[in-house]
Amino acid sequence: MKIDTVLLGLIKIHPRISGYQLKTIINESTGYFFQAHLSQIYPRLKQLAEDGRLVFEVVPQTGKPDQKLYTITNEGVETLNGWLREPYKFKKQRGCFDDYVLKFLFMGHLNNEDILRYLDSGIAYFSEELHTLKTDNLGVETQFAESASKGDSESSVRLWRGVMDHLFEETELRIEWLKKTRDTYRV
Amino acid sequence: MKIDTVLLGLIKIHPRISGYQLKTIINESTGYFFQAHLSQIYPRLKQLAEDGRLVFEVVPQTGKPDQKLYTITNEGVETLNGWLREPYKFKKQRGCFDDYVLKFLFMGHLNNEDILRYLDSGIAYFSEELHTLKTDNLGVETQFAESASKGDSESSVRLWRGVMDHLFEETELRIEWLKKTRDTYRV
DNA sequence: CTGCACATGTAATACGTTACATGATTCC
DNA sequence: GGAATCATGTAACGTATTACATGTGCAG
Repeated sequence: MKIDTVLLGLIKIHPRISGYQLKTIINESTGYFFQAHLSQIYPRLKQLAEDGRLVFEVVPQTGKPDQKLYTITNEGVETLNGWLREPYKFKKQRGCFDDYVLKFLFMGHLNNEDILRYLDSGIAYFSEELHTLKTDNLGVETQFAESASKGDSESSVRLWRGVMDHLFEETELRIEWLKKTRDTYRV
Repeated sequence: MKIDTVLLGLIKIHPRISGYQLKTIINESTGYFFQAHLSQIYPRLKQLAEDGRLVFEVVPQTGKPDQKLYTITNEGVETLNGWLREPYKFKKQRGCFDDYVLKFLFMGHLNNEDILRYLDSGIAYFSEELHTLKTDNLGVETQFAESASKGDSESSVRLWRGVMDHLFEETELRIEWLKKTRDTYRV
């Protein structure tokens, strides 16, 4: 589950953290890639603690509920690393790159080989995808050709073409970035 | 609801279409931005027809369930246009740009002024966001500074910085594309 | 004196995914 | 013989969002 990975990953980086603080950090950092509500965070932290992947100290507060400061256990780190090391399952969807990058954000403590393997898988996948995307691009016209409402079709085709062209450029930029990043990890 | 907009939008472009065909088209075109399962599409089409936004003809088939070919009604077009014309509510999240572009894809039949207004709102928002993103960027170090696990911190900061730098470039590319597109619609 | 930040949580609802149900035809 | 495509749908499950519940302290 995505939320579990994010929670374990963030608690690994920020030990002794409360659910409330986690929410703030998620908003400010990870938030751009992933967001979660407190009503979702609290039950997950509880469960992860029950499963032995987190422990918490209770800090008494005045006028508000006691704080629970969570820290990751060795078991938790093992679970996290297991997730980080298993190959990313790419999907033919836009959000895929963001998820891929999100996972990457938590790899700080892994060794160079693991990171290189991860980056290489991304370069391979997105290069392939760019190729299929450019090939299948003819499909846009095919689709609109069958359409009965010809008037709309012309302007729609123009619009879709423009979007597609931007997708190519964005994908190219992403691949370049991955390659550049890989070079900085080269052994 | 997102799925309703996509269904109405696609049926407007492709009149007399079945749920099954819609699924195929969603996979091949919109699919990159938005995907839906048949189990989600069928009930929505049923509901949209009950609400008078769609009508359907039943085409008898042999050996398989009868086809239902849906077409959008005037009421449906009005609903769709209402959605398309109401200002896009930008969220401070990555997926936001994709949703924004998805909506743009269905604007083929709107007039230049509507499209220009939409593009301008995007240019304004993403330019502003790029600025805050670059400013808040200092936050990355602040966050890691408080961290107790110093060893991980260094490599994490390096990694996060790299990701942030890419985000800047990607956002810049997006703004450029929006501006370029706007120019082609300029009156 | 209204609203926000702090701090935890549960409950209800909406939405998305997987599995189930049926069955002919075609391609490997 | 098995998998994929066509064609519709329901049921169960998992995840995400909104609303509810409680209560202090501080700033505008």
